[in-house]
Amino acid sequence: MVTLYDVARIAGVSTATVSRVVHGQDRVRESTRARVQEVIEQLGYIPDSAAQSLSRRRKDVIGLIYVVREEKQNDIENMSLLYWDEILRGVEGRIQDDHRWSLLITSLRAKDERDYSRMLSLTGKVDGLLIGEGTLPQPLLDRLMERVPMVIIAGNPGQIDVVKADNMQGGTALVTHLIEDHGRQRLFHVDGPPYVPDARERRLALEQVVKAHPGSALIGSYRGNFSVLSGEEAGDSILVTHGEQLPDAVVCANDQMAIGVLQAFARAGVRVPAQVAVTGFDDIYPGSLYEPSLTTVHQPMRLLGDRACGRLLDRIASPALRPRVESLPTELVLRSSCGCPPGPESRRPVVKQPVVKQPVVQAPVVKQAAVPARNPAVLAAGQRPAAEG
Amino acid sequence: MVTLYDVARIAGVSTATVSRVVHGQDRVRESTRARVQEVIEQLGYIPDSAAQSLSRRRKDVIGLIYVVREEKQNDIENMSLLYWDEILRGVEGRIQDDHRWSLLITSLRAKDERDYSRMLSLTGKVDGLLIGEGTLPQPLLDRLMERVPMVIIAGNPGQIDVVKADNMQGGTALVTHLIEDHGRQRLFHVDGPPYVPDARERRLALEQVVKAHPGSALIGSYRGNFSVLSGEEAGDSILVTHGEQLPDAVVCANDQMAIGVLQAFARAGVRVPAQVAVTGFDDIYPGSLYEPSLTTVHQPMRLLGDRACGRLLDRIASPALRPRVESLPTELVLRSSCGCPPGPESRRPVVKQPVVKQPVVQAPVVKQAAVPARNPAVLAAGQRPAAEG
DNA sequence: AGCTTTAGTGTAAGCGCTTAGATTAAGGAA
DNA sequence: TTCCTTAATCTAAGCGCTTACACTAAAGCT
Repeated sequence: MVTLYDVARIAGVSTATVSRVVHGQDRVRESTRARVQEVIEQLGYIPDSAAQSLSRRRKDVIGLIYVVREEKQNDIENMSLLYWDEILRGVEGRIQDDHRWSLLITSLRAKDERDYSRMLSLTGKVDGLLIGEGTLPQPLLDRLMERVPMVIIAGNPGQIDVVKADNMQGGTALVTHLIEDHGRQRLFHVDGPPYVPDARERRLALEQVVKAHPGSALIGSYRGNFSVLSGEEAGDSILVTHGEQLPDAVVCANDQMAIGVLQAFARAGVRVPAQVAVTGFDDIYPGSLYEPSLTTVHQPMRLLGDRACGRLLDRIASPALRPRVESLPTELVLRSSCGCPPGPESRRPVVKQPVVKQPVVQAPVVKQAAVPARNPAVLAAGQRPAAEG
Repeated sequence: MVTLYDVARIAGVSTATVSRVVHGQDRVRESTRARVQEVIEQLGYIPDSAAQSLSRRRKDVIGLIYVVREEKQNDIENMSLLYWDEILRGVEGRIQDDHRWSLLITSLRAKDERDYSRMLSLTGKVDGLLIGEGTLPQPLLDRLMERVPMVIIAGNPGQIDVVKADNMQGGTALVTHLIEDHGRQRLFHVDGPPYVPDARERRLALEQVVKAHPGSALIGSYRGNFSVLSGEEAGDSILVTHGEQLPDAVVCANDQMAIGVLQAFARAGVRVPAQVAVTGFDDIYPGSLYEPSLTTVHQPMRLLGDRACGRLLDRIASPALRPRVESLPTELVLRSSCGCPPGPESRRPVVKQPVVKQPVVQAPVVKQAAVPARNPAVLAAGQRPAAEG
């Protein structure tokens, strides 16, 4: 292994000089630089990152941790990972820009206590941590936080940086569309796990819109776990409990469950959207392929990764930054499962401002949850869904 | 930051003792161990990985590099990444098992020379490298190889470890099925980029089977680049050049292009499989969702990642290992785009032995390319495709 | 000429850990 | 008691780099 000392010796300079040449910012006489550079190339010298890290007390590595809820064998279950793959890509893209950093990734089985010590020791390998979903227990988060800067993706606001999608806005727009444009009044909700912040916010949006529309009602709900399978179970259960009079629409907390519902309904011969509308959330890729194609709310997943990473980098640079929540705008994606006519899909941004940032206050996101002014102009003329029912 | 010295001082022992307690294998008196352990916990001491790496000359990190061919805006283009996501998951799973390791990932824009120096410097951060696709120029590979152990995923056999899918077997089984079971004789090939080993092998398989079946013929081919878009172009071009008499089947080198072809055909009102069969390769998830669902060859992508990683770990442990090629079995996935009846899909393993390993010899994979004995018994009775045409 | 800058370079002290080898303690054997 | 073994622990030399500080030489001022 070629070390800095070898280079210094052969080039006839001190290690300090070689180090300066390698980093290129200190002043070194041009002739010296050239000579050293030549030796470096000739020897193929590459600095050892461990030694560098130790010496500069910085590792130039950020860690990405995401929690996989269950390890299903089911092929289709892989879809739940689509979400993380996209976020990963966003993070990665950001890292590339600032190319001295690298990215360490680790997935965690949910609730596996043994993994917690892995996380703690990860802390010794990185300068900052990006954590997917605020699903980890608070004490663990606290312990992590006192060691390295961290940013949470899609988690609960608190004394910590969070980057998330604006579930309230998206959910509000979606349900409003269902009620106002399609006249779907009797809604059934397929919920996510109780401890997942995204799920909570989406349900809240649904409830608020229903409350704001006299005549509409939430006629039931089913608690799923974000998997396709649990969506199928939800679908089956709806058929049992509301078989003789189906809901007007089934609003699911994510796309996977919506797909499950769609499958259950298809098996039972229930026609979507004619008999019942079905909607998802997230806009994972396969949703557009289904028949009927899935109406959903687009989460800017890549952007989520990009922003979270950017924020983390900022925070590593200046640890004193006050924690804040960054809510990224979502888009309503109208396809056919809600009753919109098939054809080129239409997308409506549901937030006007490019990005909403809010300082942390004890009461979280709710304050910005007012029903947004609807903006029908964004729909291309031919696409304007006719009111039904 | 709490260091080993702090622990040693407070526990009243030497750093050596603390180190032994942390690593738990040397003999330390039970009472001492307990005392030290207590201090460690109380102080929340976590070893600094940089210092550890420097001292033991091992980083316990492996790097995964994959090359993304182009950065398309196209949503659908994300599909090309599905492949790497799966491999990543396999690698990750393997890493988890052996949990002292962590995984550094880096994507590379193809042919961006500047990225090459990034790769070289990555070399200073890891103990071993997993490289996706043998798309990198040989001189670069050589330089990398002389620094760290590495394993190539889906690359060309050479003086280096390679883990790949058995394209010959899978391709052979697929084309044989088309010709023998469906009587599709006039085949059109949609090829991948010339420098991609997987594409080369798949074409070779096609050519060999055609040669082995008098009456069948390769009536044309189109060179795509593995993207959906290039598949569409291929489809359009087929309509132009073979519009009045379509091929019996279009055999595509991967699923994305097959989907592109399907889309082009759908636009033109060409019915698949009635007028022409279309097949893919890889078995990426969305293929099963299309109408008609895509007949393809399943690559065990996760397993690919798992095995490659395992091999790398072995090689890091014993660098003297002779390089070898590991070819993983593929499965023929019969869905409806080839003419098989719709319904629960059928899968046939196309290799008998669980895993074929072969030492490197100058002439690569070809030697095992004999057409495998077909095994109709694997098909469920009701699924047995009737010969057509 | 003598003094102060400034540019360029070198010296050497860490960074936090591991580990070979030295040292000490504790038994056992003679 | 003395010597030898073995177990437990300590000392200190690295690992390869960065960087504060020291130093020298040359140039610019009075």
